[in-house]
Amino acid sequence: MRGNLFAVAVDLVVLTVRADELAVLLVKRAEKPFEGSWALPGGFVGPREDLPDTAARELVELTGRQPDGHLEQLAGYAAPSRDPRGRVLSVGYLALLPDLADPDPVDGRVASWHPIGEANGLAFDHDRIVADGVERARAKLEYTTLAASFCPPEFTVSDLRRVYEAVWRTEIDPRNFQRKVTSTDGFLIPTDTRVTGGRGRPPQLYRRGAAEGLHPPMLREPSR
Amino acid sequence: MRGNLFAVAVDLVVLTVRADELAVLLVKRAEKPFEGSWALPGGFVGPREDLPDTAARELVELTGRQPDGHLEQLAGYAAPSRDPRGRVLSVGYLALLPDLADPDPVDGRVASWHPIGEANGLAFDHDRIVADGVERARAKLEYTTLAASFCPPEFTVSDLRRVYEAVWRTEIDPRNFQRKVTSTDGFLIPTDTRVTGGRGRPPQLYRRGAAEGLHPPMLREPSR
DNA sequence: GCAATAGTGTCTCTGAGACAGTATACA
DNA sequence: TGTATACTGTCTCAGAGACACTATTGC
Repeated sequence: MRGNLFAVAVDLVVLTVRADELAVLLVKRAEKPFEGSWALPGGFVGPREDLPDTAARELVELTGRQPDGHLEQLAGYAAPSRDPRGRVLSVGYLALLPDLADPDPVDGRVASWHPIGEANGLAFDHDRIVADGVERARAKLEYTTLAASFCPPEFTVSDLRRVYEAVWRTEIDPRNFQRKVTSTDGFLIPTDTRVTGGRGRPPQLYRRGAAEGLHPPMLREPSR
Repeated sequence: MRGNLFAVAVDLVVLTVRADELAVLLVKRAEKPFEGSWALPGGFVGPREDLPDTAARELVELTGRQPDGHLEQLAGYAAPSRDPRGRVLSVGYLALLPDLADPDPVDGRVASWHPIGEANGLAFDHDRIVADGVERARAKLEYTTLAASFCPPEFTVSDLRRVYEAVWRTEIDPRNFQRKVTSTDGFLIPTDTRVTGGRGRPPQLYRRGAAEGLHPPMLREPSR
């Protein structure tokens, strides 16, 4: 078999919405190269692992528990000079999670959330991978129900709307949004509960429905 | 640097529309494993190549000329058992081309077009990669102008409609389709020419415009 | 003339966006 | 009481789909 050999890693773009901003989980590198720089969490693919296995394992190590969010592959990155140690192909994975506390350090690695506007100057080509992940997330909110992956198991329509507003950096009319999402079959399942202690009328709590696609889609920009 | 090593290949899902059917370009394998099976054209990533370089090089070798179509990355595939010779990570690339003649054999490899309905039982995990490519193409026709990549430099509205009908396996009303695509800014640029020798009224010829996105999108399934 | 394809006009229905108005909490 | 948030109703406009009609060719 011809072809030279690569080390293969999986790098995770873990996104959440905190304080009405899209945020990405980064680790500080303790070794060369890029010592001291922020980088995407990631690791090499094990001898008997497939890519999704590695991604899921990394995510569990990072968050300390089986996450309820969404995980999908982004793309492969293999520029010859992307890692000074040699040829490394990295497969980016995109994870969408509800807002968690800052994760505990694992193996001495400290991970913390950074608003995507401040996630620049990362190690390797990770700026690019983050940008691809953010763009994928923005696009998928349009035609899927993935926004709910950013929410805890039970959430209000306003919670969901704030996810869209944070990811797209837009303002959405709460009344039209309410009508749209509650009238889309399979998007939201109402529970019997309402949230008390808030400021105004107590909102209804919903769970994720089974629908994955949005027909018709929810558009970021008006059609004209 | 930890991690075991992989050979890295690029496999091409080259699609076109022939005889009103979506077709994929396949090569017959002359060596083990999967000797005699149909497979996606592909090859290993060179020492100084990035993934898009390898994909473009393979496409030029395959078609014998610089193609005017579209080329984008699909995904990485790295199941431990996908290649009996050892660990091989393959990065799928999707190419959309106008209908060409059957390509000449290159390096003794014979490549030929197969309607996607008959492209089963391929070598390795290539069935899966083809399915991913077809689904990507189907989805992208909805919200981009990529359908024109399946057409020659100059084409009619009917040519373009037959692309949509072949890729989606649907029927589209020619009159509504005409209004939709000709009224979308930047999709089609009219030329001065008309096609003669056809059956009915001679159609206008168009070139691809600069627009890449379709707003609003063209939906496969009606909204309700 | 007829059949076939290209292209326009027009109607209806659905859904998005704007926004008035009602419901129900806390201060 | 006022203010904040949740939710409903209604209007208008744009675009999709259905389809009648005109235009221009080959036979």
